[in-house]
Amino acid sequence: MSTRPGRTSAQPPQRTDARLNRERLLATAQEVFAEAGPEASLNEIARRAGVGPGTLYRHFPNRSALLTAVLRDRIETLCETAEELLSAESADDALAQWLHGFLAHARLNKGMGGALMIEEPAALGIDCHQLILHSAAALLSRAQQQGTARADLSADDVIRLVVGIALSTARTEDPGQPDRLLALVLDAAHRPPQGSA
Amino acid sequence: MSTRPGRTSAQPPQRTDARLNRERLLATAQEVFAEAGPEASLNEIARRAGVGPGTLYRHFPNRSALLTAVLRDRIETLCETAEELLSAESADDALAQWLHGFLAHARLNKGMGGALMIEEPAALGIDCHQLILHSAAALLSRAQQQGTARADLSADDVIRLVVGIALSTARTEDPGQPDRLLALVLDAAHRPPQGSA
DNA sequence: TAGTCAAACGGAGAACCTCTCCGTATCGTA
DNA sequence: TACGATACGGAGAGGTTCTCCGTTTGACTA
Repeated sequence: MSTRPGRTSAQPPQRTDARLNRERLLATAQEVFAEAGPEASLNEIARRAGVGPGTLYRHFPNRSALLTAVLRDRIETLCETAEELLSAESADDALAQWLHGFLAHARLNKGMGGALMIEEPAALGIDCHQLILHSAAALLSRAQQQGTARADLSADDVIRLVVGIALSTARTEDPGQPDRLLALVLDAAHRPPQGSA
Repeated sequence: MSTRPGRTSAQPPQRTDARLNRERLLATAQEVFAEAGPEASLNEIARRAGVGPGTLYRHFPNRSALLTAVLRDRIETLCETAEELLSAESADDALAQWLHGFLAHARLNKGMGGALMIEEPAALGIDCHQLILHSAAALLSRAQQQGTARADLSADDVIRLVVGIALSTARTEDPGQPDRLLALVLDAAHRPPQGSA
């Protein structure tokens, strides 16, 4: 009780040097991840941000936390888009459009987003993971209610297919391949579970 | 000239200790990869095989080479299966059956096969990669000729979709998910590229 | 059987990595 | 200005990959 002066939040107000270092680390991490992919050296990020490794690790206890923080803005934007798309006329188009956006996100920085989605479901990434699953579920179930998406399909299935495309095309030389594969998957999602030929 | 006694192959006959060490390394690697996944420590493999790290690295210059060697048998078997399936009655069933086998392969040891397929296309993996692409292409084009698989589909697309499923479900808790997702993809592959709703 | 030597071994170690610990410096406040 | 909590940063522990090179050994030859 009575730990902080008068903020609505629980934490005591962060020191300004800490806040600045955090911002610098985030900006640098975004750069370095973009250059070297999600396996980039965290030491290198600290060095380029002009702080010691200890500082980086206090702000972000592990790689996953840093990746999550770097991607959080983008993920939140993505999920806001989902909210808007929920009032679109065609639930089908809405789902397709959102999944294209999600694929682009998951492909960012050599599959960094996709990797995070799979690697550490129990770590810091969990809230982002849930956020995305929630958006996908909302869009999918609306399409299912409208009858344009097959009923035997879960949001987790759809997300995994798209993440899979992101991962397996991370190093492709064919720039059109990811969207082409997504179109194929969407095609399958539209059709009723056909019995025979 | 006159380096080797009388073998048909080009290389001088390997020394028996070298051959034994190579076999021990392969067997140990298989075990350790199965336990710890494709990121397992190569030092640990050398130690458990009872050889120094230098010996491991002379036989297998990098992780990819070792993974490839471990998987080579299985890949060759897979491709032989493809040959047999080429004379099956239904090209469609043949493709489906082979892809199920390939998915199982790619999921081996926490996505080790899939990872190799994507990670190092230019390294040692290249022949295996080509081998698999070749098998997939043969099965696919036969299904396309029979008219049961859509024509606007490349073997590379199909392989990437399946590898994607393997990678993104490497840590899934739902044991039925991989095959379920493959069934979905196969469904899409069967249908003609439908125009609209 | 003894001698020879290329081939193979193996381990020390260089260069990296992640992550921790703790003495020191700094911020914000009284 | 003085003080205490907060944050910094770098040394270093313990891991990794991979190389180098002196030593050993298998296989051939005389």
